[in-house]
Amino acid sequence: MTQDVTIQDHLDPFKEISKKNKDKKKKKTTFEQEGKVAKKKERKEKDGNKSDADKKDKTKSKTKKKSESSKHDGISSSVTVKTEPEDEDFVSVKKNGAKQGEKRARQEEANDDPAIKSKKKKRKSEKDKEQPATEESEDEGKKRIKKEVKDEGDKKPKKTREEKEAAIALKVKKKEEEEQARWRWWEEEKYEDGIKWKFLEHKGPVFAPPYDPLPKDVKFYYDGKPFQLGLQSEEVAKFFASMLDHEYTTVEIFRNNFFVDWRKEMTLEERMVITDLAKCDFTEIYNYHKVKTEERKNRTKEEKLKLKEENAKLVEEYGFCVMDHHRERIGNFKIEPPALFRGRGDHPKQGMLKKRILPEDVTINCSKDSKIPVPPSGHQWKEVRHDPTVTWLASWTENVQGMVKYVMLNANSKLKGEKDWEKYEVARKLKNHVDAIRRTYRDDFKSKEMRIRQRAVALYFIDKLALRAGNEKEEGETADTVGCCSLRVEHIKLHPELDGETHVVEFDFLGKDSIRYYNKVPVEKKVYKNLQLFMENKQDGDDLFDRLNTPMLNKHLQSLMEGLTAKVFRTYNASVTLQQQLQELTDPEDTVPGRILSYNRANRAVAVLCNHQRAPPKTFDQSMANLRSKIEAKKEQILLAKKELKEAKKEAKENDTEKLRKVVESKKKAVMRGEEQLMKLEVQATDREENKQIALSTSKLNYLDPRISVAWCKKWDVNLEKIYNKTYRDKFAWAVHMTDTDFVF
DNA sequence: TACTCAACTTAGAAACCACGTC
DNA sequence: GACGTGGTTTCTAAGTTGAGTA
Repeated sequence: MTQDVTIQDHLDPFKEISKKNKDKKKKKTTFEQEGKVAKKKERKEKDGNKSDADKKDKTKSKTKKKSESSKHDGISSSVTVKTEPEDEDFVSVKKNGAKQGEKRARQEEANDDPAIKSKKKKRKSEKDKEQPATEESEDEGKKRIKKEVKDEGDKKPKKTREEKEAAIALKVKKKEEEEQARWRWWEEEKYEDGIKWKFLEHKGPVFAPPYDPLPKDVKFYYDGKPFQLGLQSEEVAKFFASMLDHEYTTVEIFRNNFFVDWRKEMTLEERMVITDLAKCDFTEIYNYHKVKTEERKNRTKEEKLKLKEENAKLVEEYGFCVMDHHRERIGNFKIEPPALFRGRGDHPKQGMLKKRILPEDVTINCSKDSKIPVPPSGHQWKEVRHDPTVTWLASWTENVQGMVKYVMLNANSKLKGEKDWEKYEVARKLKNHVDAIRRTYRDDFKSKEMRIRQRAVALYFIDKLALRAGNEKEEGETADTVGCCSLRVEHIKLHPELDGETHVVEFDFLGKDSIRYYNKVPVEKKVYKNLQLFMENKQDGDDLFDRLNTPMLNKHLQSLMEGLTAKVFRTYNASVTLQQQLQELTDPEDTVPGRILSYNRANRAVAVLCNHQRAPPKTFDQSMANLRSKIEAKKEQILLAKKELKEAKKEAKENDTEKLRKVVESKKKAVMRGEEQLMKLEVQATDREENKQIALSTSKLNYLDPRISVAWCKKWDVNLEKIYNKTYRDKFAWAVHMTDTDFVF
């Protein structure tokens, strides 16, 4: 329950300064703010001009995503709600993130980890075999044995020992070859500043295949009558038709944008006829698309193999480049095909036509002395450049947002790896400065200058909550999302007291990719007071930090530590959290699977801290339903076991023999076991529910210093493959090779 | 100093694929 | 062999940052 607590001004020394400063600052404020305030006014006016209905619509569509993600807010310790009981130091948030649901963690990580999962399954089936009588009813037992016998008969002929050994040897050989071919760039000297390569040769990007027209019998209908579209407009119609089962095509902005752009592709005659999207019937095109998708899925083994080979050939030819005598994999050598733009959240440009890119749109970057890529016949490149200060191989400008797109190297390349290593080194360096930086911004909470106070509070949030910097965005060009510096008054609520905590800030905003950030955080009193001050005389749509932007913040950070920017705090706090959690959770007595569980729990703590979410899996509801029916079955089983226990007790009372006493004991155990299993299932259900929206991979790939993981694996004798799949091992090869057990972030 | 743009990293969704179960 | 499930890979949108320019 929220209580209104009046803060006694006379007891608050901060208020004194604030009062004094406020008057002084007011004049300055008007001056300094002019630019930003003007913008805000514009926004307000815009908002003001909008009708209430418009506003409602906007809120509705904005909250649509919110309501989806908050469906589970009712569940205690929902993952989207991060609480922090104490504000003593900066560890608390991270600790809390990790400790959310101590009980659930082991179980839940087991759900995440395939190795553990299969082991669990294995353990379970072994257990089942050992104790069928206690685990299942007589009937079930019979069925199971019958099935096992049948399965035994159905089993395919097993591989011989020799075959198995040969397969393993082949795998080992392949691994060794790969290892030998690996460019150990981390053992070489770095190039002078700014130079990325000395020699670069590649074959240019692969273009999207030409449009494959619809068969004659697949018709588009307008106003109930078949209408023959020209190739150009048919292609765009097909983009829309093949998305009919996607939510996008029900969204008004998407439909409108599509229709406007589609009409641009039409002939005059087509444009004269097709004037209303609601009268367009794409069903036949949609069905045709579905059939084609099915056909693709149902290809024979031979067809699949042939395609695989063709693809491998393409990768072999275009998927690699030669950089300084080494063959490096290209990350995205295929040019993005034409499509309808799928902006995320309430993106004002969703549905617009992303046009086909031709060689004439593409700039090539390579060495002067390399074999210059040959454009497809009849075409030419927009430009051929030889710029060794950039990492891209080709680039083009897309038409929807006017942004430059690049062809770049794969994450396992030298260029990416070196940058990654550097990133973690900067974050490690922050470790030595962070105490002083925290002291500085705490001092700045009391600064006479408003802009310094705002900077201090923003930095406090970036450090404590791992918020993104939050650049300013052009209104109407992208979805309305914010980061720290761009927070608006409407995004926070101040609670003097909430759920037994004082000075609580409730955050609720859409961050990158329109992912909702919702968190209730108790903050230091000075932060709270400052926020009150920042919000004074402002309206919902006004900037919370009206005298701060990201360049200003980063400039300040540079003065505190070379190379320091806002995003370094995210890397730093994520890696520190992982290290702390591993230290806390790893039990020397644990088995290897137990240790892996600890690792995954630590990883999860970081994902929660960084607010890495995902859309619930499509099969989520079904798998939850299955789990729930398992729970129901277990409950019934317990009831039955209890009934049997009661009867056994009665019988033993009437006729007290050793045999009957044993029966009672075994029935008791059965009840207890059943209850334990039920509890586990229930915990598992809660876990799955809460894990529904958590994405672990993003932090693993981008925020956690891989050396922490490698060192941990080596120290605790855990196979690295249990933590990192091949992609990760390749990307972090530098860390794998240079890290020993004693590495400390 | 504000603004724009290029270059890069970070991000989730979707497609793909391998494996287990029925 | 069909199907479901979940991990991996691919795709591309959406951020951050720094440099150049007016």
